[in-house]
Amino acid sequence: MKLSKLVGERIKEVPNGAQLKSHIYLLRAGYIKQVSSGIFSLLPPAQRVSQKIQKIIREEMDALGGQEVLFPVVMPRELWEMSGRYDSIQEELLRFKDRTGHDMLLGMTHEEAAVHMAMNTVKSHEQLPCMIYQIQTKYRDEARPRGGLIRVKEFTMKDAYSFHTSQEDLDSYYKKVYDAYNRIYKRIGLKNFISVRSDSGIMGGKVADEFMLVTDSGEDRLVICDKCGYKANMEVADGVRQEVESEEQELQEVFTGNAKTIEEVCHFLEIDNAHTVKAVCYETESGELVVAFLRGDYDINEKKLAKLVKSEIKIADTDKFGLVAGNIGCVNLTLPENAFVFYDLSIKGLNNFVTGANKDEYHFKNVSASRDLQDVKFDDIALVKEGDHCSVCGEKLTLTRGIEIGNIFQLGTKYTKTMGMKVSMPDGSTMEPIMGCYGIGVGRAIASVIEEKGDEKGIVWPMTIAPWQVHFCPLRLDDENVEVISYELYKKMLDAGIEVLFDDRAVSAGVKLTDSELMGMPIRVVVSPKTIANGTAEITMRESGETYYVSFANLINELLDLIDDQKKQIEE
RNA sequence: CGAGAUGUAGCGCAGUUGGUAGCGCGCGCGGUUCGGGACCGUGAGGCCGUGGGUUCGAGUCCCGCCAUCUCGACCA
Repeated sequence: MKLSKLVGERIKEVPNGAQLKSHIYLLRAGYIKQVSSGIFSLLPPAQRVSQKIQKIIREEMDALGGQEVLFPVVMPRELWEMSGRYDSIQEELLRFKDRTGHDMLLGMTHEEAAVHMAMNTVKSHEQLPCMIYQIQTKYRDEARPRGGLIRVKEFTMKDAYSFHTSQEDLDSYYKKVYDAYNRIYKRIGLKNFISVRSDSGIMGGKVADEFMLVTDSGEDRLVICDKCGYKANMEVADGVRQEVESEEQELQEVFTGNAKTIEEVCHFLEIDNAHTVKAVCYETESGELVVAFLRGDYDINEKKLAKLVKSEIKIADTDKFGLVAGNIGCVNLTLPENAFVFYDLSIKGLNNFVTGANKDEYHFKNVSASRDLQDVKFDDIALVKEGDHCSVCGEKLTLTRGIEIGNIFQLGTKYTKTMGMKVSMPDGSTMEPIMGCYGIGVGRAIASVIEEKGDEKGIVWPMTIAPWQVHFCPLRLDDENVEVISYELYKKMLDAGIEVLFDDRAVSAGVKLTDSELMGMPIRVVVSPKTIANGTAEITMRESGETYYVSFANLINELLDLIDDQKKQIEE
């Protein structure tokens, strides 16, 4: 490819609003162009990267026995009503009417379409296990896209769905997919990625793992134990609370005036927030009150609470339930019937804490859990915080951040049951197959590689997914020797099957060299009057910066070796 | 969806108390340079986001709307 003809431009300034490294470089190096919030076009180099990543994904999915299919982007309302998701999903699902007035939607995930394809097609246990997958555009009407390709509305995704006749079969297949995912990320050149236990959300099912690129710019919070290897998304992470020691004292009611929040009460009584117990109030979908108590230095984990309540929850209007906002406490609390009360493990064994007196302007002091909260069950409803210990091995936990680059779920029978998919079994009975589903966002993978490997000069592509393997920069193309030799070398590279980006522009050396670094090809080849005088070409490795000279006669073989070595190094 | 900010040339930005629209980069042409974003000359390129209002006159002041970005909520 000749750079003079390549669609897209390299720009010097950091585009307005771009903050993430990957976003900045993708824009500056001419890989993407924004069309609307969260909607991008991929320019030729980015499309080449995307296709290389897709090829790796296909190889791994095919190796698992996966069969590539294509589901529709647009689906009718009825299909999603079968699973119940037409109603349970809110604005993120983009709905519209076709010309006949029929309700349609844009696919944001394809469980329904997968079951639709498999039901009455896959009919016997003899056809199982089977896995179908596609690589296709998804649309999710995100409330807030951000970070270039990291969080978008429209994106290319590989999604796979497997069907099984037993949990054991799903378990073993799930493990194989898990291993394949590790290989995929490794092959696209990522190193700093991990898998964490995660929440299965409304996908249903129990077991779920997320693959995360560990980076400070990530939007997910992760909890990691460096000793035993425990890794979990903050949403589901367990931790052992930090203990607060204190001798039991006599219960008192104290005036606290207008002090309502934990900060205000702590300031008023001159105590630490670890010596308080706060209440957080929610309402279930059916309107029942949920009161959660936890120590003042911990925050509520709404996902854990929702799981205990077995309902979606939203912040409650305390007045509606006759509660005194700011003075709600776990002693002498009168609640409506049907109300749920939960106590976090951080309160267990806690002495001498302050909690609301359930009347305006008063709090209780010196409350003791063992004395004043008898017959109370303690649950895990708090977010892990810095300094907590691992619930598996007791080591101090590390909190970090990550970008979700893939996820795998055990779906169970949620979709096969609701949609009525059945297969016949050896004994003549029928069963609803157990499903697994497995996703990878391609665009996010592109951005993740840049996040991990990009340096102060620009993108650094791994050889396996670089849009071109070699960036060829002849300097002084106006020099007749350089021109003749450069075009000769270019042709030889093409003939040898090397993917080469040829900078045939009549621009200064500085422009060519900085552009090559910004665009990130793994190998740069420079020829100039200087190197030609020695009969050599200069090779520079983008990642290491290593530079050396090779004779023209050896250049092609040297490049082929380098390409091969680098691929092998990544894929091992 | 809550909070904050920004919309002026392809990109980055300036535009004073309201008085006919500017700079840098990029792009075209001519020339001199040329191994780390060269220089000179010369061109092209704007419904100042949008609708209304105030005014003799609005990029500038007022109101509405739209778009985009950032933080948060949400994120199947």
